[in-house]
Amino acid sequence: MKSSEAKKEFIEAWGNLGSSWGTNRTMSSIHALLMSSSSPMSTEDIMAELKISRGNANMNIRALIDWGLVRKRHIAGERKEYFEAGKDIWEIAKQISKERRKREINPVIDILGRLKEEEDGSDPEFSKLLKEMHDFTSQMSGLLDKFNRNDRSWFSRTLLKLMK
Amino acid sequence: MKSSEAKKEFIEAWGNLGSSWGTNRTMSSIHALLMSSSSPMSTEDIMAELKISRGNANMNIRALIDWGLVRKRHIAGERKEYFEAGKDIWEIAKQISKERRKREINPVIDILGRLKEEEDGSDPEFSKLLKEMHDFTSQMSGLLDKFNRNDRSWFSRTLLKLMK
DNA sequence: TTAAACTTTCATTCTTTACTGAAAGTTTAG
DNA sequence: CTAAACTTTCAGTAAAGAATGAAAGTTTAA
Repeated sequence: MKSSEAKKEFIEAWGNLGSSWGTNRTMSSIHALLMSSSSPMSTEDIMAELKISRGNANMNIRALIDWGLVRKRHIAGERKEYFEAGKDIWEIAKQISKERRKREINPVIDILGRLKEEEDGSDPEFSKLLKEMHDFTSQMSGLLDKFNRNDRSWFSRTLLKLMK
Repeated sequence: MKSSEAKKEFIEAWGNLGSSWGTNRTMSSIHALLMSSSSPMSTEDIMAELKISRGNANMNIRALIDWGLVRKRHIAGERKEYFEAGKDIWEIAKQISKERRKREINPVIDILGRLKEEEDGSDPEFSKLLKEMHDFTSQMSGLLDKFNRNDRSWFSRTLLKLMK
């Protein structure tokens, strides 16, 4: 199979994962496209490759920049903006986990914490559930944070420790 | 705040998390409702509490059963079916991670593996990306699997090891 | 066996989310 | 300055996803 075909499939698979995982399909497709491209691409390039409109391309490129997954690249002598995705899978994973934690997980933890404080305890079973949920999600969030603050070699060592 | 109010907020928060995380809002809301209920509930109870239609309630209850998060309970002398959610946060997390791994992560890993095998290597940078992605996602999936096969105390010990 | 009680299905409708493309805005070369 | 090159916005539209409710199906008590 040619690389170019493999790239198409990769883009599709990554797009599917995005759409079944809460971030939209086009955003993930553009990300996959940029990851698999050997050089930075312009908005026009992306539009042509994925057959999407200018507005759609622009919005999702912005979103990717906002998520810290893509950055602008100015190319000497060119007026157009070019975009490039980081290719270090470790950095990508860190970035995604960081953003999702910030955007979706932490708000829920905050609500659980508040409810735990404020509710009157008239249903002890429910109080217990709230406490357990809050403790568990906080712990998980902490774990992700740890993961974010460390580097790849820490992670490898940790994996080793875990697996035995 | 009364427990009943806290439950409402809990249901809403859990529903939001579901909808921003790829599984639909109603399914997560029903799950939260059942988790916070001190006794099993019938379809009618759920319809009334969440103000949803019979069809919607039925479909999402089925889905929760399919995910292994809810089970039927027959109540002596009653003809109606009642439903109950497990309340052990550890079991819930295991179940969710197990299902998502099966439904969404493993298929992507399979595609990455296949592409890695089949592509012709004409773009070495892309081959490297594929390999790294496949290795990384496999490793993560393995970690989740480990998490699934072990019990709570293993997890606590692991957390301790990690945090130091 | 049958009719009431209950559950499931699914075509239709509604809601949400994503996409388009033209117009407005911005930057830069000359 | 100003016009060409490029980027951003956003109202309108399209597509996807979720919900409804009535009808069909199933179970059970008597």
